[in-house]
Amino acid sequence: MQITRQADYALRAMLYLAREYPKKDERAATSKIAEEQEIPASFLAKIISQLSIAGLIQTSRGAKGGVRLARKPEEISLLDVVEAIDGPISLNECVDDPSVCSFGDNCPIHDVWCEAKAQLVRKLRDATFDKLLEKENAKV
Amino acid sequence: MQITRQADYALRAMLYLAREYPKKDERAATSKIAEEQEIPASFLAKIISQLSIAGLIQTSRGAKGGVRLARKPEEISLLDVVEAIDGPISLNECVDDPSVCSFGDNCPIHDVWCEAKAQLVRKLRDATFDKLLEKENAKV
DNA sequence: GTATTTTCTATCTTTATGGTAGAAAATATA
DNA sequence: TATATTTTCTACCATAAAGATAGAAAATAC
Repeated sequence: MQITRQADYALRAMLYLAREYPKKDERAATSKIAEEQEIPASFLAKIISQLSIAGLIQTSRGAKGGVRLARKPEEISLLDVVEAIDGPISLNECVDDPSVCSFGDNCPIHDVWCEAKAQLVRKLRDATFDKLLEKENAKV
Repeated sequence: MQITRQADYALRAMLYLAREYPKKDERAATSKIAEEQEIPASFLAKIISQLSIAGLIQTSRGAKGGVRLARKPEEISLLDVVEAIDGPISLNECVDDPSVCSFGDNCPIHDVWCEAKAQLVRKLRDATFDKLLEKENAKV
């Protein structure tokens, strides 16, 4: 049970953009992000596109174009990014769609998955990019 | 991010066997488990085999053969079953194998995944089958 | 208007999942 | 002991998703 490589790459890219966020008027080139964050350059294009559709970043083409965060780092969490790429974190099919399982509310396992999901989601929602940058700076 | 169907089926099968556990000398037939728990019968064979290798159940062939838990319900948790089928719950590659990521300890995201994993593992380890049966009985 | 820099999208390969059917093994019973 | 029965076990296949790439499309600077 893991997030996809795409989601991991997306997180790296977003972390990079969060660092660059103070430089208000600049946009980062995809190629630059790929190099710095060790992401296959041609693979990052697809990920950038998805993040853009999800409204997490703004993109612009052409010379001087590039990518930047669509909103402040404190308004973006790990959950936002992971769900934008991998879809909802359900842990088990029945959590997000109880109709797939005929046992429904009688199943004691169902409850555990629901609690586990809630707990995980809380953790990831709490991890906003401003907090991550703070931690990073504290380490150095 | 979900467990596989196999893992879900394995949980259902184990829940059934936990209910049957008091009948000390009987063994449940795979076909019976499949029918009761709504699992594709021929698919369950593969899952039973994996659970047996993992030491969670005892199997015996032939007439009067079948399957039963290898130890008490209170000594088996959801974590045991899920990991036996799907492998370790790592949430992200870097959690169980930090060498795959060159950023290592400098990465603030890594820490979040480690905490999230620990939290999830704790939850699943705490959910033993005797507790699940208790809950089930309380509902009826 | 053209060249350059960038995002975007259609396509391919590989891997894993979900599922099946038939072989092999073991026991009860005649 | 032979045979029929009941079961586990294993090799196989089809489908879908993931990972990755190269070339098309778009926008801007000059």
